[in-house]
Amino acid sequence: MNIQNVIQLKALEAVEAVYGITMTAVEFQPTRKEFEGDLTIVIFPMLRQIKARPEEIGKTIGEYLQIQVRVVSGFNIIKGFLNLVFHDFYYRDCFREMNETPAYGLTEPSETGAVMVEYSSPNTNKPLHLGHIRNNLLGYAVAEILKAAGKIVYKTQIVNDRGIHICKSMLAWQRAGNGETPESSGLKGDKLVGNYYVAFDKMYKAEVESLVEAGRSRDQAEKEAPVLVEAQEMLRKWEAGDKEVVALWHKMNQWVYKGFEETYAHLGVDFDRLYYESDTYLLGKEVVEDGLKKKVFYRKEDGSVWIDLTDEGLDEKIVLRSDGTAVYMTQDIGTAIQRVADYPDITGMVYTVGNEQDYHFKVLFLILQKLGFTWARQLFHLSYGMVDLPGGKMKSREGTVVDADDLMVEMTKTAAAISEELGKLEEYDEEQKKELHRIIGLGALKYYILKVDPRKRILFDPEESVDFQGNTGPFIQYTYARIQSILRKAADTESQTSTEDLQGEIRVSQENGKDRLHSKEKELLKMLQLFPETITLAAENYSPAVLANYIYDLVREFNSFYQQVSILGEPLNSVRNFRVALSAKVGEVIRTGFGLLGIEVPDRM
RNA sequence: GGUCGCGUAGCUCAGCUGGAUAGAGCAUUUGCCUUCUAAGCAAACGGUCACAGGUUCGAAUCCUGUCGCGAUCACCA
Repeated sequence: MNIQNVIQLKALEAVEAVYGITMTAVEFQPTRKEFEGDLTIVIFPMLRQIKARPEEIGKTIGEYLQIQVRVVSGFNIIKGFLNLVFHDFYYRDCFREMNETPAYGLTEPSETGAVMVEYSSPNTNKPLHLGHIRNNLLGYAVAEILKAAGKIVYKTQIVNDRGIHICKSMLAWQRAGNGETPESSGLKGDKLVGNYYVAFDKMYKAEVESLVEAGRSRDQAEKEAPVLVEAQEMLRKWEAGDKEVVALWHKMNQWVYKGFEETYAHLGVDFDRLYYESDTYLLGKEVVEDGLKKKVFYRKEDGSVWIDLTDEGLDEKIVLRSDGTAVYMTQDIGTAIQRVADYPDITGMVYTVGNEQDYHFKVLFLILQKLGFTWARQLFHLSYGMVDLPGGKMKSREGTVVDADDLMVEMTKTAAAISEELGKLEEYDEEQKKELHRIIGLGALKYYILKVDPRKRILFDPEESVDFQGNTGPFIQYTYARIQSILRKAADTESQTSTEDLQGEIRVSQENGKDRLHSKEKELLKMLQLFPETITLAAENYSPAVLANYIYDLVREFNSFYQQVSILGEPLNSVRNFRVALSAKVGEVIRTGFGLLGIEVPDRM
């Protein structure tokens, strides 16, 4: 039983005994640093039931607890707050427990129910950009955090490999590509295909202009431009299974996938299973037909199929076009159902998609519920804010898109520059340095994005490089490297250290007072204690930011400790070993926590 | 216009399931490297928590309204 429960029980007992009033719960909060104490009971809420001065109630409970609960050594009362002071042995016990727990902070996976987390989900006509980076980092981190909180997790994405946008790239390549391939051009496949998507736009605009000059209205011209008409024709051929079109589609998509794989590998994200829109949209259409029979949907005179959600405060929404082709919604319905068919243990799904699609997902979830799927009640749209540039949104036409690959390279370069300037690591060879700069550069970028509440938009200024000082990834990585340095030195000079010492056992007698925990040690232990519940909280809120901010607080606490007390210079063996063990634990929590965020830590920097 | 989200220090953000004097980082200023890595530590400066009401012993936090910013309301994805 944890200490808070014990104290609650005893506090209720005290109230019952003294005031004859039965209460069911006591309100706790951690004691604020400026006051003495380790745990605080808030007296105010009791005033409703107990007619007495808060100070008096506090004194009554405090005295009772001091006698009845072994770990409570004393208390003080300030206004309506009862601050309980714990004996040091409580923290020593906690620390021993932490060290005895195999993977501290992580929960064993439970047997019941799995969660599928979807993220990334790119279109296959454009390379990944900064927006995708946020999406990928968020999705990956949330998946890892859910795992750490004891869920079985499947990571997935839906590849939007079908539709007019892909046909546009294909057509432009046919017209102007001269058989260019990633191999012949030396370009990454996704970049190559993206170029032709841009090329299409140019062709289209030129054709529209010449039509307008020839006397057509702009509206007409925009509909009649031959290149567009041809692309639409291509889409029809694709749907009809035209061999040539399908072969080209396949070839160009493969180029893109290879490019994406490189980017994902560099970013450090992965997937258990991929879904392709081209595989699931037909199932979606079948389900819509089914839903028609069940009267969940209805057909309009022109043949299009709709759902009426006005009762839910929403609009009517189309689920199938009048020509019978699938829309975005159709495909998403099919994909969801396919996934549960493939993984029957799924009880919930998380969709990592930008907040401009809030409405879409509201509707999607409602439709799935109306179709009668029980799992539809456990769907969550992990909705995140856009990444904006100082000039507003990223626009490919204005060339303001921040490319994912370029950005990662940029960050690594910045890390290298700073590292060289600081002039450490002379003993590292080029290969090791490169690896280190990658870890730091990516760490800076990932932390910068993940520390912000997902719902909030992020302003990203490419001119101002991401910071490497203060509340940043490198700051935390640096602290980790420092700890590793201490551990290396401790291991070198280790002579008579026993495992018991490393567990935090203290041999010095209680009387001489030398084993009193230093206040910095105590603060660190309190922070370490919070790790498991922080993971739970992050999982419940689908928020990597909660975890990121915790790690930052822990690291600040450690740096303060590091600055104020000597670790290796400590003459007393037991104290020295305890501090080494404490440092090791902090390092472990940093590594574990950052691991969940997809951020690596270096042994030195 | 309807719906949803956001608004906290000059800037970037924590804090939001109500609790003590609203916290960090950056920027500015000032100390600390003959001692475990100064990508660090310590400190100063900086606030009408958008605004107005309400609920409460107590509101940045909950409710209502107003203003500002953004998204969305397509037979696009």
